[in-house]
Amino acid sequence: MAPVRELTVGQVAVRSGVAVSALHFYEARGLIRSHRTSGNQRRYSRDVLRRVAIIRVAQEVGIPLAGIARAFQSLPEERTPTREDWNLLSTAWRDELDQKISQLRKLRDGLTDCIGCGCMSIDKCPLRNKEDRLSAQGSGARRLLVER
Amino acid sequence: MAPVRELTVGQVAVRSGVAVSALHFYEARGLIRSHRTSGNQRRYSRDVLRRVAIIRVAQEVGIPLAGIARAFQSLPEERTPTREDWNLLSTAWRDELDQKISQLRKLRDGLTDCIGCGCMSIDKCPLRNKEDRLSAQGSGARRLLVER
DNA sequence: GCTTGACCTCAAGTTAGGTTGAGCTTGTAG
DNA sequence: CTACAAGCTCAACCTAACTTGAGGTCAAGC
Repeated sequence: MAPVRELTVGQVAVRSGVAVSALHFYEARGLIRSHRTSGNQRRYSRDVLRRVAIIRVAQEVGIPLAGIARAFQSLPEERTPTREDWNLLSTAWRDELDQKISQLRKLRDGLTDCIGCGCMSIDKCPLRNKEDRLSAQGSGARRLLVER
Repeated sequence: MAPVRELTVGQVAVRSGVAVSALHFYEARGLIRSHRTSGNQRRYSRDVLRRVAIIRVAQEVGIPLAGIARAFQSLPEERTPTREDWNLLSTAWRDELDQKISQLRKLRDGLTDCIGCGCMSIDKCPLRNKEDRLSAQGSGARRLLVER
């Protein structure tokens, strides 16, 4: 009773809600893997669905593909990830996610609350401080005053 | 004692931590405003710092510039925004931010918890369901099965 | 009064994350 | 056995969000 059939790229597209071209793209970026049939067509094991689901959610909250790929490197290459494997990935992201959650909360609440600072004194503003923390942690190529 | 001096683009760049070119860019996108000196140089009022701070934070959590611009349209054009003005903006975003916060929490916690679903039954997986909600709400140009 | 650094505009280039299209192959249903 | 939907590759195109560069102006110090 063929229990775990492999999926074609089209099936994965339908079930995951992303375009075939995007799946090709994710594969090129090393986010998902497939093997090929004798006729050179991709076949996916079912855990690809979970991977794709995680990719979409992570992207939605602002994690770039490169970051997702990095996180996925903690997953095993040649067997279906276990509970423990996903667990590891989760904890690898925990700090980053906690950070983002608190940013969001501050944006949601602080946007109102922060007004207390008058925002003429931007240096003491919680929003501003949050910003500092961000740039300090160096998420983007922030070049404030490079000498030239 | 010249209380509220206007800022040059360079000063805004240093104080806000974004490049001059980015400030030009935000201005072109209608996110910030300046007036010009007789010599055609930009001058900013201090509330631009708050705007830029909010732009950066909002971007960091995945809100595109166009969305920020839309939100900013609730702010008054020709006077410094008051507590009430910022308040409005905040509530305009509240739902979206609440959504994102819960997504993040599910990614952080669910990534571990969700394992219970075995994820072979992807349809019942909380992650997957979250995804469905997203695509249903139509955040991106998701075209699953357009007829062609 | 001239030099130097901060500004200005406008066009072109860059990275991320995909989509679209052409041209060719596979596999399945009648 | 043949049609035709689904796949494949590769190159080109697209939007967002900026940066870089060329070529020219403005203003503050010596």
